[in-house]
Amino acid sequence: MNLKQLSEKLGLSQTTVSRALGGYPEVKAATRERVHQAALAYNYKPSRRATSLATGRSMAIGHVIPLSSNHEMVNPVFADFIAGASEVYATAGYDMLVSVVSDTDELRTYRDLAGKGTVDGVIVHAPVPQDTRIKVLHDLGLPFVVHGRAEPQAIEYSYVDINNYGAFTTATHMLLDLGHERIGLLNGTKGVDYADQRERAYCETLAARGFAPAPDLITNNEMTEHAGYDGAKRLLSAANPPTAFLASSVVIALGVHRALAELGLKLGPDISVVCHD
Amino acid sequence: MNLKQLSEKLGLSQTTVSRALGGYPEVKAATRERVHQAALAYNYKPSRRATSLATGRSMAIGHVIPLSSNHEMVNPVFADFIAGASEVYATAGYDMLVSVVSDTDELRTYRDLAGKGTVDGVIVHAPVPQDTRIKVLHDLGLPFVVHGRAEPQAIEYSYVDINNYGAFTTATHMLLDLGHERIGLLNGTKGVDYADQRERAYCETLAARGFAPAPDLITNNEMTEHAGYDGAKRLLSAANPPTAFLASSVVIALGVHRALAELGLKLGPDISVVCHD
DNA sequence: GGCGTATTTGAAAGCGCTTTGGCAAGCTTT
DNA sequence: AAAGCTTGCCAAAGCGCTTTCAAATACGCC
Repeated sequence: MNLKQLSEKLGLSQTTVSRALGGYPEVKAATRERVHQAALAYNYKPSRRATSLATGRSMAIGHVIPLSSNHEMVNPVFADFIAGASEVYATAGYDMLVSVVSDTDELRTYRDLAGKGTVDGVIVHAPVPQDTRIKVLHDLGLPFVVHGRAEPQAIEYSYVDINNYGAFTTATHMLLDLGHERIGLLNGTKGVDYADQRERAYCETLAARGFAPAPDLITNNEMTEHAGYDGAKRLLSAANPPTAFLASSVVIALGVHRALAELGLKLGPDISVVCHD
Repeated sequence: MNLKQLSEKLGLSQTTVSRALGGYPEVKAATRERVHQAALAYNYKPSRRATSLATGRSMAIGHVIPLSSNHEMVNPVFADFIAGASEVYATAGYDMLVSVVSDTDELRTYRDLAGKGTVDGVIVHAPVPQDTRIKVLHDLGLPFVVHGRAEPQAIEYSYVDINNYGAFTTATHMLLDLGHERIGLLNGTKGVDYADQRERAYCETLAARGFAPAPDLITNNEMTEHAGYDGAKRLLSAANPPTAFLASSVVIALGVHRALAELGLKLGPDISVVCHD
């Protein structure tokens, strides 16, 4: 059933039916109601293909996920983000287009999406400092929002991010309040914005409370279970080990957990762990 | 740049340009070449919106992911499946539409996709036995492929699945060959096709080799680390514990690993673990 | 009663592509 | 040399909507 057929059934013009369904005001309430009933009865749904062409909007948001950030995809936080985005899109009538690509193909994918007009905008995932994608997208005129931050950038851009600095300031304070003086920070890769923010929060909070941050208590690594295990084990086996850990993700904390078990330490009595996600 | 503009630049009709780019034979080789060059030079890409409307195909495949299978999304295998699908789609000129929905919304989503014609077909994820989605999709006339199996079904359907029976037959043989006589099977939820296939393979192989399958050596649970941990710990603490495990997924095996560490058992010398994924 | 103003509805022109149905020129065939 | 094929190109219709512009009807007021 298409618009023409529906309008013929109703004895109305396509214009009126389209307007009634689109919620435009210049339709008599009774007519609108009649149209809605008929649409429901015949299960009429405007063709997305036609609507897109006519309006020039594709009603879809693209998520281009570089393969290099593969562990991203199995990251629970990432999964939640995708699920949440999908839900929001759905209620707004948008679709979610995802494209996981090898890093070399990423820019080409953006060019394609922009050229073909498959999406109205994209979300930039796993940004790195000075991310070059920003400029490309800006030049392409493809609207985008960065999930995270990509500082520094010559171009202004929109982003959505959590308050990394705030969270780690709070967490550090909390451990200090519990009496811990040697706190290990199991962080993500250096140079990535969120990791840097977190380290800054950690160091500045320690300093503010009169403790000198010990560089040997900080590890930088990928956000994997293994990294957490390694980092915790290394710090705990060193001289003057930490009494608490600040883990940058739940997967890292899992590694810590394993390390503790192996070293015969009890989580809680022997050592405190605060984990962010 | 659209088709009309490009054809004017070239002094050709839209028809010819479209055909040249589409690879149709009734275009002189020289002309085709000229068109391709120009398309490249002006960075012309046919609008997906217009092409879709004209051809009646949307060039997109939908992946509807029920929220209930949320752990699916963080499942590495699932992530790999999505990544692989995306890659294949890309090379075939298709887009991947994903929509993660609450279970109650799933059927409505299918109806929407079919009605609006946003996708040309869908992949059914996380099928359950007698999955009702099959019939709905069939009735909607929306082409679909099931990732896994949904037996029994009145309707014939296409699916893509791994050889669960074969894999677990091989694995069981392997452990028996190593001399293990008591093998624990840490399996997925009972009733789900792959889990049933695996259990059948395990039992039948044991029987074929002259061992009576012990029901107390089989656990059925979700595919989580915790389930693996629980299952392994329970089986190992029982009288006459298994000397080997067959884990239905890598996450389950992680739990086994943790249980072993906690019980002071060494993976390899003390106990064998074969893990499927 | 007639005029101005709202209120409703419609006809038709796009949106940017594909594809059908011709048409003209160049080649064969008889 | 006439008739029939190919070959290479084009004009125009159509995909199913939205939206502009215009028209018809209803209403309020002097």
